[in-house]
Amino acid sequence: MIFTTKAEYGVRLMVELGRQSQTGGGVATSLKVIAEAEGLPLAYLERIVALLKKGGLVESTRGAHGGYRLARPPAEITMDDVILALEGSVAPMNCFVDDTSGPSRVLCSHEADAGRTCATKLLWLRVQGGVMEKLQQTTLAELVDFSQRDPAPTSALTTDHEDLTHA
Amino acid sequence: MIFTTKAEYGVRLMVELGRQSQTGGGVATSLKVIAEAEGLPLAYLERIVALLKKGGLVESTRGAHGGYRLARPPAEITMDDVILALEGSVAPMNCFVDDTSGPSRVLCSHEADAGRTCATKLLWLRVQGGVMEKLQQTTLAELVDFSQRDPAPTSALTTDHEDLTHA
DNA sequence: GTCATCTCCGACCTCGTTGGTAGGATTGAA
DNA sequence: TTCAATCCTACCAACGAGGTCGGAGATGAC
Repeated sequence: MIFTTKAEYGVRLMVELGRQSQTGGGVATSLKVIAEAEGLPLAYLERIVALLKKGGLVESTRGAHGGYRLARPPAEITMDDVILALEGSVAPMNCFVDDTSGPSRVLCSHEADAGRTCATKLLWLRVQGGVMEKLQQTTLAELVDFSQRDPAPTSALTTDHEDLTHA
Repeated sequence: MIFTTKAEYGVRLMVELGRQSQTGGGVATSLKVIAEAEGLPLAYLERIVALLKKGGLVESTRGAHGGYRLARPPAEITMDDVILALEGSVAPMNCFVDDTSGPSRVLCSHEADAGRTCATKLLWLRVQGGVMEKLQQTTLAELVDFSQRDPAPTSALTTDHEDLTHA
């Protein structure tokens, strides 16, 4: 398993905010509304949205009639920002330490083992690249649009993904 | 984190067997030798290699002077087989159930929620595709070769991956 | 001004998995 | 028969995931 429920809930929260941003006209949406709409635990969502705020992806208004709204338009939000804010990193292996400064430099704890090059590093590097690529290519606007399309006919359960994976 | 130490240790074990297959000429390598070479706990390796055997990737000989060897030449072993045998699946999210028969059909538990299409499904689908793609494109032979190349100059720690990620 | 409704924050808890150990049974070459 | 190896099952500690609880601070409506 790659992602935890933090990513799942967080992305769904962002999609919900993106949907509101179309119709609401800058009005903040309370977590309570989102929690009920998505069937998610409110207290847990609070902690998740805090991560998104720290990542600069959402803005908040406190007090009555407060809530959250997107900090940028959905088309300008790519999913690598969202996932990074939620999960902290997308390291395939714990020997991957990404110091957040600089362009994704990668260390491997096995490096010092022998005089040999750590072979698995090559593999994890490629995998991470594959993941980041897909995340960067997907915008929030896309997901919002997708969530509003055809209301999932039951046949969609068995269909074979059509062109969806062509990120 | 995507993979556990099962994947890390398992891949390193496979690389070690691949290296032996070049020089050993069909002779089995004992786990003890590998455990010492890689600095891994022997008892734990036993459980990991059992997964590889069940996956048909290695063959074993019991008794004195027994051990393990690759079931196929390294060039014919792709990493998706290895990772699948070790980790069971590469699902980005626990709502991804891959019934192992058929070409990676994917279900999403949120589907029945409302009449709406599960937006996150689209994202996880793309990510999984990105991972599987890289795994399928990488052969064991490649990793073995990589592990035998230049003995990791210290500058390799800070270098920016050159063409390594071009799987 | 007080009340309802929000965001915010930290402590706490429970459960499953990960990573590993212990101990033995079985096999087969020398 | 003895030693070295695979095999197999049970056990265990630690950790993170996922979530709850209770409150403290902000703020608009009445």
